[in-house]
Amino acid sequence: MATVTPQEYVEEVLKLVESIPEGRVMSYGAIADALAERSGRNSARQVGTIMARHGGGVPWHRVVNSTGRMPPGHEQETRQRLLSEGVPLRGERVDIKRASWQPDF
DNA sequence: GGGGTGACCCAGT
DNA sequence: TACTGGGCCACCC
Repeated sequence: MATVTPQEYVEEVLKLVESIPEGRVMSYGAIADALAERSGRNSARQVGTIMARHGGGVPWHRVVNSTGRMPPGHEQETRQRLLSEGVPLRGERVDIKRASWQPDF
């Protein structure tokens, strides 16, 4: 089992978020799931916390929850950025079905 | 050590 | 579509 340190897990999360292509998004759960193999962890909630605390240096606006809703307090900013990147939106939320992306190993 | 909190998720109603 | 309840797990008193 991989068993990475908390710091390394943060690194992995941020790295993965950076790899999300323009015009696409990933949910917190998808990120947790994608990293589960190499990290030994799998908690969408923890990914959310990591983004809130350490997401400043990555395209965090490409990360939304599974219903396509955006983080509280950043809805406007997020919506703007996604719109200018060509991410499909349905009203005030992301069309997660069309925009979801996930890394291929 | 114990309890509250949160940029979550899913199934059920 | 909205709300509820249970599960989840690191962080902060």
